[in-house]
Amino acid sequence: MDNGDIGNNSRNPFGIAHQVADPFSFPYLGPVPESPVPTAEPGYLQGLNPPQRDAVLSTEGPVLVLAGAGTGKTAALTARLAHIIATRLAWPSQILAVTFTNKAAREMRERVGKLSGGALEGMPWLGTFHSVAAKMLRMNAELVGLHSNFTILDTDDQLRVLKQLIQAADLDEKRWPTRQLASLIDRWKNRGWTPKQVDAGESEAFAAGRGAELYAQYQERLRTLNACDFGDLLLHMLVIFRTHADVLEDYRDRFRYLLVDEYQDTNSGQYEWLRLLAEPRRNVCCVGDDDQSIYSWRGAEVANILRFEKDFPGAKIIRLEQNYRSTSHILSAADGLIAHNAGRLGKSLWTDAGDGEKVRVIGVWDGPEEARRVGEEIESHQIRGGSLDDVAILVRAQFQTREFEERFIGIGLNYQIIGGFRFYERAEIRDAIAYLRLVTQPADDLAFERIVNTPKRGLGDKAIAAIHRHARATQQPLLIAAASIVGTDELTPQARRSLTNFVADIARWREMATTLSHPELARILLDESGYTAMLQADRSAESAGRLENLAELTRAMEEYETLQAFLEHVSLVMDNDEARQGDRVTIMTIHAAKGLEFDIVYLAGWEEGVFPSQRALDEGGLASLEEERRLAYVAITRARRRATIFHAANRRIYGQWTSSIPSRFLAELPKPHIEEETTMSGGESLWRAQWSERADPFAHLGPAQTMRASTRGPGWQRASRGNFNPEPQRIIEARASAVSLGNQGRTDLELGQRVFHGKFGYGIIAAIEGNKLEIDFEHAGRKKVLDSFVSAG
DNA sequence: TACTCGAGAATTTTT
DNA sequence: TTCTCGAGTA
Repeated sequence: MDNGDIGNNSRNPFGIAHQVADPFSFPYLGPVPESPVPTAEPGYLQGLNPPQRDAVLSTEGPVLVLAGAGTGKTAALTARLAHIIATRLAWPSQILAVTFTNKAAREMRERVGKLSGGALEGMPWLGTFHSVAAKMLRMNAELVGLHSNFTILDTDDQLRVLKQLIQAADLDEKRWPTRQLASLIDRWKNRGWTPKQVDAGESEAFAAGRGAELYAQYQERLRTLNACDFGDLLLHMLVIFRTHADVLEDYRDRFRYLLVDEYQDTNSGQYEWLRLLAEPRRNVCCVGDDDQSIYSWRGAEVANILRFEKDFPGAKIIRLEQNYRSTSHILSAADGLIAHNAGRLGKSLWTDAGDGEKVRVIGVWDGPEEARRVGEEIESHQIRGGSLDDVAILVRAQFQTREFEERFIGIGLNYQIIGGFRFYERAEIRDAIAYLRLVTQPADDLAFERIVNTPKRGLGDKAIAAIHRHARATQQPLLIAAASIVGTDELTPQARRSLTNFVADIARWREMATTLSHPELARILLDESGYTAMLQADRSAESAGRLENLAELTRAMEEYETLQAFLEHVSLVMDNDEARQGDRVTIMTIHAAKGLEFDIVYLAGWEEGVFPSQRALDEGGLASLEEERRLAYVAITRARRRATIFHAANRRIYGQWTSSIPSRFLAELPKPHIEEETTMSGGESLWRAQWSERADPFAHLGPAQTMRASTRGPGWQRASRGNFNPEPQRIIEARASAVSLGNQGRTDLELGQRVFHGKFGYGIIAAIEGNKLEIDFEHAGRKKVLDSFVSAG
């Protein structure tokens, strides 16, 4: 690095002269306290390229590192932390480093530890946004009316509370679904809004303007439950920072350096949180890639990264553009695609890894054929001695995994599907935890409700309602109310007996909790409550797995000092990284694949309506289309050596057959870097010419109209109906004009007719089904083709 | 109280 | 297609 870089940074709070003279800032120029050899380069710098080094050494002042896919971001980041620690710029405890996932946090912790020679005491403030905020909040809970032992609710608990509120407000649950309110509140929290800050216009979005009111009730309810949802962890801290200058001052004082990973994924609340903490030193380093922002629907604001320079004047921008992952064709294809997005910070990846293979684009007849083709290719990879661990299939939406799953079971190919339920979201785990929560915190009403009749104890709606009534009347938690209601005649004798036993059980377990270790307690709880017996009695396919999960849970508990610590771990940290056992293909969504890489990647279902998803197009217009394109970019850049993209002419969505046209993204891939193949037509594909002529069928409408057109109905359904729907809607027009895939079929063809097909040559029509033909070809045998690809021979 | 049946909905999901 | 939810019944 040359000194000019920092020297030019006039905004540096330490001043230029100080910078240059400070031996700690330039340890490689002078003696490093730890190092006996003055000229030796510290280990953490080895193997880093110049921009990476720059990112490591530019410690003072605001820095934005734009790190493209596969450019060694984590290496630079961890080296930066190691550098700050090794040169004593700050103690590990004076660095705040936040990530979005536990996995990223774990990886960073491990790598920093290694770079620092293992002697590093753990960094207490390295973690996810949520775990760091939770830690802060436990120390300051009373400032927002909570106790430091508050519980962290998950989505399930949250929905249950909201549902009760909606019912209490006497709203029609059909018209105003709980989920909608949940996502609204989530959105408000993401923006850093307390109920008071929700304006009338926003509030209008739910139950004729009662949104904000319900939000306020919800927060109140959480307070009485001594609970927080995920959003609250950040929001409460934000409120504390806003209103308690002394607390904020404390943290500002502590954190000499701030580091934020995946900055493009931060939402407004997180952004404000960071800005407050970054002052006055502004030693903040944000790392991200605007092209990989794929979580706007979760509140992430790409704008945060786009305006970094404005918000932190004098910020230094460092671009990591050398890609160490993929070969050139793959990179260029991805690069050409993302170039279609407007509003980028702009960067261009390059590699010296050689050209490699072109990205293949393969058109197939339908979903099953797609799965078959992929299966065949993977098998031949396996036969050549390749490992299945090198292969991933990436899809846009979870439902697409089924086709592959079925096929792979059929041919006996080892696979794993990532995603779906996280470990702690499984019902049995949540039940077990509810038992533990109730035993440690008798006031935990949510836990009580969850398990009072699980396993079945004959305590149904009526009994629960009575307990609720009693609890409200006496201002007591449910468990206490239950204990006293059994002394009255409000319940049926049977329910009374059952509830008496339950309350006595809880009291007994509570007693045991003082003497037993918590894993032991858990085992006894599950056993004596009849929960284990319930699963054993259940002969269904899943019950064995559930028992297994519970065993895993108690095993995991052993690693924790206290039950409290374990519960925090479960709600915040525990993830579902099923150890990759054995040789297996990975199937997952593109979202789940972010940050991962594979030698061989199959990208399935690149069709209009699937990818880009119809819903995204309908709801978000151009902005969503760009996000879908970023997703496509993320997808392609997962591949190290080979990327293969599939599109099918027909797909079954929710049991409905739909014909589809290839994704517009395919037409946006730069031709020199791709290789096209289709099982249905030869030579030049029709759609390509069409799409490049009218790249965006919505373009002539402008975003506003696109949006308006979309509010007409549930877009997903429309997409599922696809061409079966004769409604003259724009997307269908686009389809019709691109390739005549209308299901009507052509009228100029009939059975027995001789036709010509570009790839298969001459043949006789053996069957006609809508626009699909079965043809006995003279040379190629019987094939299914689309009628648009044949001409009368 | 607990089970069965039919209608309706159906992305992506870091914490 | 497949799951969930609510209503109705044993």
